[in-house]
Amino acid sequence: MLNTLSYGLLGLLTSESMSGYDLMLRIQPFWQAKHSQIYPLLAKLEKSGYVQYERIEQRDKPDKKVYTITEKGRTAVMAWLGEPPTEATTRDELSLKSQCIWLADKELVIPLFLTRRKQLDTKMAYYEKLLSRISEDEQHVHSPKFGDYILLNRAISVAEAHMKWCNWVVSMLEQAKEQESSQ
Amino acid sequence: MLNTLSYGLLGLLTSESMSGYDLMLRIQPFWQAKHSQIYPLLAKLEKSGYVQYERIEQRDKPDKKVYTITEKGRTAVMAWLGEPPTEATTRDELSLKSQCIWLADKELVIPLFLTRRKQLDTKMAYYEKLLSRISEDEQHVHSPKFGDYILLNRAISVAEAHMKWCNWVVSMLEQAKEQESSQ
DNA sequence: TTCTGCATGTAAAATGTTACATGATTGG
DNA sequence: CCAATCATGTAACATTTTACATGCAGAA
Repeated sequence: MLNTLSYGLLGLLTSESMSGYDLMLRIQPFWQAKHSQIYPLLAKLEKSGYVQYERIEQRDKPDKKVYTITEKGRTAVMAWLGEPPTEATTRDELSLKSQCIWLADKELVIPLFLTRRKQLDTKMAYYEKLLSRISEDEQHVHSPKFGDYILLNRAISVAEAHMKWCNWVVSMLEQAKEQESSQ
Repeated sequence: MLNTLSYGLLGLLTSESMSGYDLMLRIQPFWQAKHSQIYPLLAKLEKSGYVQYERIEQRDKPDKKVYTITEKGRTAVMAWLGEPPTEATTRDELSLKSQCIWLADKELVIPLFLTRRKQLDTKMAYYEKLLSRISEDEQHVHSPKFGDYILLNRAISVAEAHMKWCNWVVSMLEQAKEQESSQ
């Protein structure tokens, strides 16, 4: 039994062989993991026979190891895929900060939500960019891009919900600020 | 400098003194942490003077330690609150599984999204229940319940977005399944 | 009578982050 | 010239999870 990140990496390799660096970039939006976690994991997966790699020499760029999933790897992914998904976990500092905004100056807390709005803007632009790269004939169930297609759609609509919420909170805080200053 | 969870616990203690057990229950929906992480952290916070505790003996129930934030704790929370929030991180096994549904049987993958739907149903019911406990006059910016009020609203609308997405994906998968069986 | 909730704690293992380490190329 | 991108790796540290440990009361 492997850990979730390992299965995630194997899952990505089912559609395309790629380097650890590429895997890092592709898994980032859906599972935050640094290269320092991914490289040792790939080495372990290689030793256990879930993947193989080929060293590719490049001009102008450093050499890379291109990983390919093995039959054993594919079997393992399929077994994992059949099991029910565990619940998602989210860790958001802003939610902890929200718990104590009631006793702080509105001037201090409004910027928190403005910062978050900017973060969401950046993310959404990134998601939209990735989504625009998926052509219409790649948007069907049997396309290897189908996963990206549905996940980017989810990411965008969830980000929109967060954005609306930020605006709602900011409007409440600004109303309170006005009332404070008029007294 | 403390870690995020520590600030979160202190933040909750700004509105009300409570036990480690209560803190665990109250922080769970927004920051997943087990008691085995919280108890040692509270002990550390107590040693460093951010909180104090009083042992309360109870009939029918085990004794408990009721923690109260100190002036030092309150100062620390306020300093932390002023800093911009770091970005939220989400880890969802279903998003990794989504990446490789293209090569699996639809029969195998549809249940993944049905399971997720059930998980969302349970969560939403829980959020609604908590939200219903917040009276209208506790829904304003200066109420200690304001944090809960806005966070529960966010949790519900985000869960709704996830639910819609699940339905969308399921409908696509079922359409594909029908086409498969008609061939 | 067995399970759940209340209530606290420790120890070990797994997972994740930050920092150290190297080095070429391209764009601003 | 400085920063970013590509590309891989290790070591130390911090965080989180799982398992071990106890024990009473009330509900099913």
